[in-house]
Amino acid sequence: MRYRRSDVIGRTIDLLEEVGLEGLSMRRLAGDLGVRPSALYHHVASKQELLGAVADEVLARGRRSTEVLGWRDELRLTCLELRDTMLRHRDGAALIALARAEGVGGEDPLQRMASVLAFNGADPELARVGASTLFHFVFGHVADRQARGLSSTEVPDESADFATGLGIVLRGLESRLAQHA
Amino acid sequence: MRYRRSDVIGRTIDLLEEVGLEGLSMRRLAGDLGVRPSALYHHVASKQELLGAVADEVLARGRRSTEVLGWRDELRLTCLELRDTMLRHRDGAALIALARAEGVGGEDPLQRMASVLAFNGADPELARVGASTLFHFVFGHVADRQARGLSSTEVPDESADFATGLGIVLRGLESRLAQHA
DNA sequence: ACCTGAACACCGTTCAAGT
DNA sequence: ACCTGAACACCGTTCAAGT
Repeated sequence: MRYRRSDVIGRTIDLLEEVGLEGLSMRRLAGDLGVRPSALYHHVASKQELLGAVADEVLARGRRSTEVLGWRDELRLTCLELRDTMLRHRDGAALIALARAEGVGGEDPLQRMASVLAFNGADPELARVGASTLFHFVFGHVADRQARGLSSTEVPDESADFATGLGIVLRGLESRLAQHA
Repeated sequence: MRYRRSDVIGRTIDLLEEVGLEGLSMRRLAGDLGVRPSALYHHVASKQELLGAVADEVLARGRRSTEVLGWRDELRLTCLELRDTMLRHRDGAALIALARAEGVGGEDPLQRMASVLAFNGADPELARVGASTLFHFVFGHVADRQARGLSSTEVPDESADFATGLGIVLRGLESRLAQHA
């Protein structure tokens, strides 16, 4: 069998579901593809670079079409989308953290949220920090959840807690936007 | 040389500073202590358990005396303390995430923040979720920062961004507390 | 272009045996 | 109680060589 880079990335996403980030090794991945470990280095520079590309792909798959709503709903939707994307994959939050170490992941939702804030009366500084604050809340929430119990099954109270927490941050942003208006 | 468990934990904290979480291996730690790798298993059950104990120790060292302030300043101080604790050690946020997977870390600041909220008119639900929201923001902020650039040197703008983000979350909480008052 | 074979310098962990 | 010695089943990565 002969593979392309996208095959390797795709198979890594599937393997991640089976064995998690900790169990994911280049040798295991190679075995899965029916290939020697060294062959992988024809497609990716290193394991780190591969995981960066995997995170990018995961983020791209989670991307939904932009809808035009009030700033509040638009930010809420972006955060829910980001949470869903991370939750959809085993160790999804840790994966995206790894990608950010690589300088490659998560810029897109951050940019979108900053734009929404800027279009709604936030000065550039508040837009940037507000978007970061939302991102950090979402990331922290999912990372903590996945670090602990079952990663895949949905705990219902958990979604309610997320919605409440998100509401708190949005309420704080509303107050700051009002000051600048 | 003969060691006790606390020696192993202490040396691990120092080694973490030198080589980071990625470079920290049981074999490297054993070599550092001048002992065979297998000797470590007399003191700890596994690497995972060791890292949990290390995170606990780090959290305990970062603990400051409780001051009696308004709820806002008390929460702010707890979050700043938590951030400082995580920032003080290389890969501190990731370390604490690992400990939480072990079910062992971070319960203390979470409890304190929930208590402060409960004493100030939050119902038990809001106290719990409010404390989690603050914790997730702090954790997400530091984890993201450490995953990227230089972990030890303080970037000044970074602290300002943290303070602003924290202010946004606290403002949202104030609004929720007012509703319940 | 994509792969194999073989090697290098590592891992965490177990377990019998020593003192 | 704390340690050594030896082993097991792994890692990521490189590099010459094959097709």
